Amino acid sequence: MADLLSYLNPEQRAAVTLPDEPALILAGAGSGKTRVLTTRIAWLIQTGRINPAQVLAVTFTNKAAREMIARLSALLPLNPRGMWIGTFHGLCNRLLRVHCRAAGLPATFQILDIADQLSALKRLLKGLNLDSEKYPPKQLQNFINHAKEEGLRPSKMDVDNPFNRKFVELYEAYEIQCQREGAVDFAELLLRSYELLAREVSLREHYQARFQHILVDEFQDTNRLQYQWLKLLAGSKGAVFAVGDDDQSIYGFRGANVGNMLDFQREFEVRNLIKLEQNYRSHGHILDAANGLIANNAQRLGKNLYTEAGAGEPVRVYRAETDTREANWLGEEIHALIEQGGALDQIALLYRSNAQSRVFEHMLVSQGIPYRVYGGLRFFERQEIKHALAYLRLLDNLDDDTSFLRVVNFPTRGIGARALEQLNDMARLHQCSLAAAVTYVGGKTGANLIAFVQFIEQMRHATQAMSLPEVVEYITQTSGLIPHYETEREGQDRIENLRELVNAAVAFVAENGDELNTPARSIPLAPGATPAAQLPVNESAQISLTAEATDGMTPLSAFLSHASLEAGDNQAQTGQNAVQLMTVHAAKGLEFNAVFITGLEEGLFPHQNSTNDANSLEEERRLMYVAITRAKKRLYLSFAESRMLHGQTRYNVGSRFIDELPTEGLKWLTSKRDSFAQNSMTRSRDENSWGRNWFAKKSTQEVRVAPSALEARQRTAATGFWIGQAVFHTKFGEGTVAALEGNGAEARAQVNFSRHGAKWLALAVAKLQPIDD
DNA sequence: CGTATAGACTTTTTT
DNA sequence: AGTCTATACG
Repeated sequence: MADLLSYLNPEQRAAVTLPDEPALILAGAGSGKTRVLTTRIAWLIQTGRINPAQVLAVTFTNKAAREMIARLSALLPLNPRGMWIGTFHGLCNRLLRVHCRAAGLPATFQILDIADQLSALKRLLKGLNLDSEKYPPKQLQNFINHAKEEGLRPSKMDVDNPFNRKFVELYEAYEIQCQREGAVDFAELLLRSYELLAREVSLREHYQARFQHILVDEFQDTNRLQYQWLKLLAGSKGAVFAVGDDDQSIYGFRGANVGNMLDFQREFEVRNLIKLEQNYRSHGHILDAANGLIANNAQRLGKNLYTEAGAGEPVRVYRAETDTREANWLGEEIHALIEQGGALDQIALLYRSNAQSRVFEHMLVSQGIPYRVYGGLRFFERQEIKHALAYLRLLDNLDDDTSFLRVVNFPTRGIGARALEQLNDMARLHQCSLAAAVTYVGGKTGANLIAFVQFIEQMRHATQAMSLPEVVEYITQTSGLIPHYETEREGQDRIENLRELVNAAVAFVAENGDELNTPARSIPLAPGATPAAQLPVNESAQISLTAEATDGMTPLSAFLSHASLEAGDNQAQTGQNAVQLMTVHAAKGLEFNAVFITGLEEGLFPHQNSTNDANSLEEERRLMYVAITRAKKRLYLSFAESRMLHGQTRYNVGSRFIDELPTEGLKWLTSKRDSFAQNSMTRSRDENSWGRNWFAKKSTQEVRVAPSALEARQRTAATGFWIGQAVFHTKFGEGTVAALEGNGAEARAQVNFSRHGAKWLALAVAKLQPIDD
């Protein structure tokens, strides 16, 4: 036990060894938050206060959950799978799977991600013949998700104005549709399990008794419903150990409610409040900047970071005339850092919005600096993956209309819009799923539809005895997806991804194999046989003390849940030997030796939309605080006085956030000019179209300019190719390199082929031959 | 049914 | 500017 605590500072130790009562730990950036959380769990177990099965720990991301499990395994010789450690959604899914009947859900319920939800809503509107101009699906989606996050069902909602009433009606219709299809969206996972616990007294008491200790990570990011869920699960005696940092609350825009921290203190009568203020990450000047900035926020619980690492280097500030110059300066600075022996993956370029990455990418390519951009499409969000998953879902649950529609005609089977319209009518008429309605459609169309359902049935039978990876492999082939992509020009990448999906299944089975039943599926349900809505809701739930993450699920169901709940890693990892590019939001929780915070301009950061409202401005400031505290040794701030944005050159002044930093620790690399405080009103030029065009042309031309000898060498070192180079490909013939990205095994080049157009090629795979001329 | 073109949109995003 | 989406056309 002494070992466990010996690496902790007094505050951390105090937090870890708190009595069995509600506690709030205000953990500043870099103060050892995860260490405290994991050590607390280990300490509770090691001192015999609880056994592992009584632990419930909640995080927001799968990555955080994985990290917690990994660190716990290092501290304790036990299997952490028996513990309930996971994301809110993951744990709710687990709860609902175990108690699906009590929750009124079919065992094979499918999880809708935001894209699935949106298409379900579009389908709903279409079916009701409603104008999607008048009722924008996105708006409806927000409305529904908001309502659910407030714990509101349609019956409990205000219908004072006609517009609202329509939305409530649609919300209700959507619920009925989801229930019929056995579909559950993200917010529903939470609300459903909340209602389950609220309604089923014995179930609730069981879990309350079991989870004597509930630990919550990133508490400042919880929304109303998550807070209520915790409160319900904790009951009157539960010791909730909440760790968070109000200064790092940057997800208010998607429902996170910092107010939960105050509510928690009040409603749980928190007597144990501990602040972790010693920072183990950054040097002094960086922390001074962070502290000085965040002191400008009025709504804070109050906290001041300190370090014993010394003042370190000053914070460097750079003013550029244009965004291109800002980027070029970055390039020079990065080269200097590399020469000083800095690792590439320890350099981060941060920006407020994704659109800003373009200029940097352009520069990094032309300078031959390897880089990696985070954000964008993730693995399980790719269309080919979603198609494959849709087939898999149909094996599990033919009533899943979202999946049915997604693949009924992909690859094409002569089932067009008209056929689906008829099918839709029949389904509505008979109150059943699309798959169950195929027999009601007559003629050739009906025959096609029946053939599709039979095709799925056939695949279901064929895969009966297969292992999960075999099923996935079988489906990608037999469904026609891979053959289809083989004929498509750009299909090679997609086929690669489908193969990767098989690998993902292999990995999934390897990780969860012990808890999974084999074969991949149990007895299938006939289409439309048991409408979930008619299942008895009050059936007393079976309680399992050893419920695992995949308990009660077939490997296929578990894998599908996994795919929905974990879209694939998108956060930066070290060891990639490339400069890391990401938004400030994406950088939360990470740290780098050198950090560049770019685009620090009024209107960009803080963002235009946030400058008029005090609360949003404070959130922007917290965002800046998060950005600053990512840096360990060196921090750069930069801004550009003119910037291409949305096809227009915009002129900006430096961000007010620069003015809010203590001047002692700042080192201006340029003259200080045009700051927000000095003359925010005087600068407001407009650009005529002439200037714009000239500017735009110039910057596009730059890409194609032949590289200088020095630059060419750097590029060759990174990828072996340079932009503008003539190349030969055995299949596509002659072409010119138009762009390069990544490095090593991941390096890709965009080549304009004279006969086959532009293509992205992986350099490790495609055998490109340089042509000397 | 697939392709072409016009039109909308552009802060941040996990589950 | 650039990208994705809806719709019209062959």
